[in-house]
Amino acid sequence: MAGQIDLDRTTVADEIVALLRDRIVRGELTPGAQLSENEIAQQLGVSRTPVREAFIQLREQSLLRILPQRGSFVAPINLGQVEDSYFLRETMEIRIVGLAAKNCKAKNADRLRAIVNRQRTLLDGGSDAAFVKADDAMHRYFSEICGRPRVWKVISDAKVQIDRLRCLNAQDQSTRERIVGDHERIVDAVVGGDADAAVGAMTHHLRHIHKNIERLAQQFPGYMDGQKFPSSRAAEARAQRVGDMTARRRTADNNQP
Amino acid sequence: MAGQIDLDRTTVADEIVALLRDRIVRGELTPGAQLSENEIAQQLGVSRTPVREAFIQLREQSLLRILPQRGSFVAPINLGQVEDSYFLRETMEIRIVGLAAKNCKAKNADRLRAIVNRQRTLLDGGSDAAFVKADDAMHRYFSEICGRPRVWKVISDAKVQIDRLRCLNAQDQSTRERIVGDHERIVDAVVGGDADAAVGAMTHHLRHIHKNIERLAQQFPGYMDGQKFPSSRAAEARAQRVGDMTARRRTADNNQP
DNA sequence: ATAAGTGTACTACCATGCAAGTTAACCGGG
DNA sequence: CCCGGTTAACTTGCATGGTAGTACACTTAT
Repeated sequence: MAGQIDLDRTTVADEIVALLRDRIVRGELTPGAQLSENEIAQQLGVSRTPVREAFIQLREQSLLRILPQRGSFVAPINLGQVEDSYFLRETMEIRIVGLAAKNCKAKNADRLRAIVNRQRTLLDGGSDAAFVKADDAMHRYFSEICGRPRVWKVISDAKVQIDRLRCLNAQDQSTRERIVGDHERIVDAVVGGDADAAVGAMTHHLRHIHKNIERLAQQFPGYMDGQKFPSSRAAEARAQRVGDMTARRRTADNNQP
Repeated sequence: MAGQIDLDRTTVADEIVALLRDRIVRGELTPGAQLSENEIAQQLGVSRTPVREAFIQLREQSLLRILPQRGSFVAPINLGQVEDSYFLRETMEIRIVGLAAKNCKAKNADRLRAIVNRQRTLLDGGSDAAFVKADDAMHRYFSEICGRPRVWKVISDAKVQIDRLRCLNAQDQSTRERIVGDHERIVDAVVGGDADAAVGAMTHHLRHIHKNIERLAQQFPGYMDGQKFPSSRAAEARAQRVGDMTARRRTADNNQP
C-alpha cells in the first residue's frame, strides 16, 4: 500500500474525486474513455471501495456515466447541458456584478485590483492552470462582495462543463490578452460604482466566451453528446490511449504481477 | 434480507438517497438528529455499503454532516445558505419567466392552464405533498418553455434548503389560496405574452415566499445554523424522538431484539 | 460461409470483516 | 464530593469476497 495520495486531511474517496475530476476537466481523460474501479484502485494503491464512492460523486457531477454491470465511462460533453450552464452563469453573474458595483468598498476595490494585476503578470509566463485560477478568482470575488459566497459554488459546478469544452485546446495569447482586458474594464466599472457599465462589460465578456463555446463544439464533434457508449470499441480504444491512466488494460495473459 | 425497498430499476443506494432525502426535507428527520450507517442498514434490511454511499450523496447535497469516527447528523438549516438559495432561485426564475412569456406557444398555454387548474383542485382536499408537487410543476414548466429544462434541476437542488424550512409547519389554507392566486396571475401574464407583467407577478410571488422564510427562521431558531454537533446530547435526544426511524438507539441494556 | 450457441473474462453491486478513532460511563483515589 | 484513568460500546473509513449481469470470442451446426 503506497502513499501515493496524501494532500490534506480528507478521506481517500474525496481525494480521488479531486484527482479524477481534474483529469476529466483538463481533458486528459476524454469523453467515452472507460474507467474501471479495479484499475483505478490498483493504480492508486487503494481498495475498490473509495474508488467506487468517488465514481458515484463524479456521476452526480455529470462527469461520469456508470452503466451497471457494464462499465464506467467519462461522460460526453452534452451540448445542451453546456448551453444551460452558460445560461445559468450569465444570468447569475450579470446580476452579481451589478450588485457588486453598488456594494464595492475600498477594501474590495484594492483586492480586485490585485487580482487582475496578478492575472496580467501571468499573461506571459504563467501556466494555463494558473491563468484559469486567477480568472476564476475575480468572478468568485464578485460573489463575495455582494455577500453571497456560496452562489459561486453553484456557478462553478455548472461551469465545469464549460471548462471541459474550453480545455480541449489551449487558449492562444491574443485570447488571454483580451480576457485580461475584459476583466480590467469590468473591475474599472465595479470600482467606480457604475452598475450599468459593469453589467455591460460583463455581458460583453461572457458573450465572447459563448462564441468560443460554439466554435469548440463544432471543432470537436466526437466528444459531444450523440456518442453511444458500449458500442464502437474502436472509438473507446482511441480515447483510452490519451491518458496514461487508462493506457493498457489487463488481459488473460498478464494476470499476475 | 427482506424486500422492503423495491421501486424501480435503480441501485439500492439511490433509493436510500431518495428515501432519506424525503424524510429530511419533510422534517421527519430534524436537524441534529443522528443517523448511523448500521442502524439505517438494519432497518432497511441491507448492508452498510449502499447506506454509506447514500450518506455521501446526501452530504454533497448539504443535507447531512458526516464527522469521521463520530457520527452522521442531519445538517442544520444554514440561514446563509437559505438566503443564497433564494437569491439564486429569484434571479433565475425571474429571467426564465420573462423568456417564457416571449416564447409561450398555444400548446404551452394550454398546459400551463391545466397545471394551475389542477393545483386549484388540490386546494381543499389535496395533501401537502401533492400541493407542493403541483406548485413545482408550474415553475419547472417555465424552464421547459424557454428550452432550458436542466436549469430547473439546479434551482430545485438549491430549493431543497428552502423546502426544509417551509416544511417545518404546514401551510394554512389562506397561504395556499394566495399561492394559487399568484400562480394564476403569473400564468395570465405569460400566456398573454406580457413579459414585464410576468416578471412583476413572479417577483411579487417570490417575495412572499421570502417573507415566509424570515418568519419561519425566527420561529425555529433551534434548527438553524449555530447548533454544535457532538455536544448537547439533550438536544439530539429530543430531535431523535421526532422520527420513528431514530426513535430508540441500542444501549447496553437492550441489545437483542 | 453464415448463424446460432457456449464459455470466459470482464463489469458494477452489495455483504462482510477489520481497523482507527471518539465518546461516555464506570471506578478508584484524592 | 470531585477528579483522573480505564474500559467498553459505539462511530466511520477502508479492504476484501462473492454474485448477478454484460459483452466479446470461440465453437458448432446449418
